[in-house]
Amino acid sequence: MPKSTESLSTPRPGRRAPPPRQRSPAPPVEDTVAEGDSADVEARIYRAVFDSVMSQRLKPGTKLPEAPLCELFGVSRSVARKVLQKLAHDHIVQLRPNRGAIVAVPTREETRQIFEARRALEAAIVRLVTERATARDLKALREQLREEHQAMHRFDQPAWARLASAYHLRLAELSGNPILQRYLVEIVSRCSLIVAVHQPPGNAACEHDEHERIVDCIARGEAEEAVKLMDQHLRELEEHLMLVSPGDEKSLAKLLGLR
Amino acid sequence: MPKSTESLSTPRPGRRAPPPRQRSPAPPVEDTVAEGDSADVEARIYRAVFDSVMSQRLKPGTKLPEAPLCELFGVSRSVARKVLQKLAHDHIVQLRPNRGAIVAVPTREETRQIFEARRALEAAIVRLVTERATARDLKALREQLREEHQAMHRFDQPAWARLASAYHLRLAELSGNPILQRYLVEIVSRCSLIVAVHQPPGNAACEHDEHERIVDCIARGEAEEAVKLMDQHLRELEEHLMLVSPGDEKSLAKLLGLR
DNA sequence: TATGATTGGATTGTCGACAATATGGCATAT
DNA sequence: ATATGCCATATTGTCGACAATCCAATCATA
Repeated sequence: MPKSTESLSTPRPGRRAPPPRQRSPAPPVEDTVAEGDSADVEARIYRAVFDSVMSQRLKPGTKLPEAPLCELFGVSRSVARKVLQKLAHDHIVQLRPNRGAIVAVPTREETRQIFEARRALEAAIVRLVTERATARDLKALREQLREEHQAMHRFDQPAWARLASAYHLRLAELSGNPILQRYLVEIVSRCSLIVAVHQPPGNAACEHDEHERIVDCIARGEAEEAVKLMDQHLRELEEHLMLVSPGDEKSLAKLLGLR
Repeated sequence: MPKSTESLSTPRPGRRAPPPRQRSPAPPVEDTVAEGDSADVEARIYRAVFDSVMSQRLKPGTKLPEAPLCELFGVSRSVARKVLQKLAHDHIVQLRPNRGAIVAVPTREETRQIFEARRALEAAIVRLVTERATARDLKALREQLREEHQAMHRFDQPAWARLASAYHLRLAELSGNPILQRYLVEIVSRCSLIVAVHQPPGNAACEHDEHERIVDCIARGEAEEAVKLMDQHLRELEEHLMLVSPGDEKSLAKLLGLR
């Protein structure tokens, strides 16, 4: 065996890409799990972290060292760093100079700003969806809502959390505006981090059938009413989180007024 | 004088940072132009490109090879690439695999999306500003407007373009929401690229005193009226650009329906 | 025993070098 | 003379290695 070079991968080395570095020697054969190009690998790593955040598997503050990422995905530090940069730009992770990356931990003030921005974005999205969504779109949306309901009643909290976000993301998609959609994806992922912070007791916002009522308004073409409902919905969510909040951190640094 | 360390820059290689790589040997003394940390250099490069785009010095489609950037700022390709990644994330440059970076060239469809998103963002921003801006803020804003007017009447088009954008950016700042502000910065910079594309004949949107009228409404606390004016203002701007537009490109790729 | 400095290990930041790809020029054939 | 295929050059993508920094455990000292 080749010294210890990769021996320790991480969980299990299994040997993922020993020296498959050269591109010419083996074009047709795939070393292992690599089924796509390098760009695909980057996307895979990004999605892995992103999905883990959305599923609450990765908690805010969790360290994301480069070495483990490299071994997990069989890539070199260059690509791992590139992905971390992208995640940092999307405010999913926080890059601390010389101290590595951690999953971003939203502060109380950021929470306020995030929800404020979210209300503005979703209001615009709802208006666009009202004038653009087809009957077919709304039908698919309602089906998705059914799944959400089922997950809620089954107390399947992870699935519920994912589907509840999916509803908002689907609306953004139906808006037909990729830019607003991208902004909302960022915002929703940050909200996922927020609930992960303020939810130590495992309390999940109940969320009645507000999602359904909003769809109803959209279907009826009542844009402003839908906007109003969405605004209320988001305000309730924020308020709920703020109440449960452990009063932010007494990080001492803030108590002293510096930083 | 100390060798050629900074000689210069670009046009000629001359040898810029021979071995001034070590950090320890000279902590107090600065090799040359580097006055700050490495992060500052990255910010400098970013700002250089960003400002050039906002000032229409860099036209859409202009190639941004890594080597020139490296020599211009005396950095290695690593940091140049990092900055290009960031610029790409902000949609200011476009990164084409194996083909390098170019200043982004917005398509007609993107233009529509950008302005749609911009109207939504600025509406939200105007509402926030109306309820938060102090008299002092508005006074400073009006002074800035005066400069804008002067530049316009002097036919100083570069300065006028910069100040017109600055007005919108200042509003975003006054909204008190860094997230919305960041989004608007991105949008406005992309709008700058759009006007650079659609403005070969040197035609500048006249822009009456719409900016002033919006401030007036804000000062009077008439949020919805201000929103309405802003919306009109942006629609006029978009329409103006679309009219002047050279009918997009007949890029052949699109004529064939692919891509 | 507690406080402070010091040193060793681990992690990150940066660079140079090599491989792969794209671009432009040149020769050749029709 | 134009078009097609090939080759040389330039540029980008990726990796490995070194230096700098940070973190934690150890040790000295009051």
